[in-house]
Amino acid sequence: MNQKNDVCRHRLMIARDTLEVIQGKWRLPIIISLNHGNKRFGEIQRDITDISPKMLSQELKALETNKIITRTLYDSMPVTVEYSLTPLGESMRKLLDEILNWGIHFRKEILETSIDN
Amino acid sequence: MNQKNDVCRHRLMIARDTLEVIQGKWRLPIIISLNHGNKRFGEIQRDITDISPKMLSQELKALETNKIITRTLYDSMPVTVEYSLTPLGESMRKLLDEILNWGIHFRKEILETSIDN
DNA sequence: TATACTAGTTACCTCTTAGTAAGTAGTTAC
DNA sequence: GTAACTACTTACTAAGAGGTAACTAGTATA
Repeated sequence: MNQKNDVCRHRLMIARDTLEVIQGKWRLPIIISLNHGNKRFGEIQRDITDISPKMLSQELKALETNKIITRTLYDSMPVTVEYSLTPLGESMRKLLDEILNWGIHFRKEILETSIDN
Repeated sequence: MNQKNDVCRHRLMIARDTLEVIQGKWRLPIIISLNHGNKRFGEIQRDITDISPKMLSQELKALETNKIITRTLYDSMPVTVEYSLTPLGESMRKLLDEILNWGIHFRKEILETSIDN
């Protein structure tokens, strides 16, 4: 039974790497938004309606240091900034799909089993 | 461009359902641990070495109310309690796999690209 | 009688996360 | 000159997530 347990503990360690990147209220929403195309600061804000500029700015920086997204400044007037997924960010697509798939499944299950509400 | 944006916003709403269930430091680790077989309180604690009994108890309750896990009490001596995944909890297997897959990919990328450290 | 096992609970404290509101800077249009 | 657009930043505050340590309860063993 010790070998089985080592496999479990190893997986728990790997999961922590992923969790450190996606943990928090806003990181996955930002990644999902950018998964639908490169976007400017204001466009992301309009997708995620209840995020404040402070949190968006802060989380974009965190995702940039984790090499998930890239910031590109365009010298237009007024200045525009475009955010896009890096290849590493794009490699999360399957993970995002599973989050969405399970979310749909979860909602269906919850609605089916609860006659109340 | 409005249709594309509506799809994006809809996905963001679905993602929130999933995030509400898995958000936090300990929920996914607990689910991963139980994905490797039914376990007792103490066994989960031994898998996730740095979780405190308070947090484990608290998060197990949250997962139970979300119908992800089940608590079964055995009237042995001393009393033992077994936690197991519900069908809904088991339906997260694909999602867990993607979290692990991406964690492995992320670690490989980080080690490859950073010559420092 | 004291220790150990099971599975937790409780009180208190700290630290991080997130929210609010206002301000900044550069350019353009009225 | 004033408002509006871009993309933020800053300071202050509130909430809650999580950590620590000690305690509970029931049974069994030395």
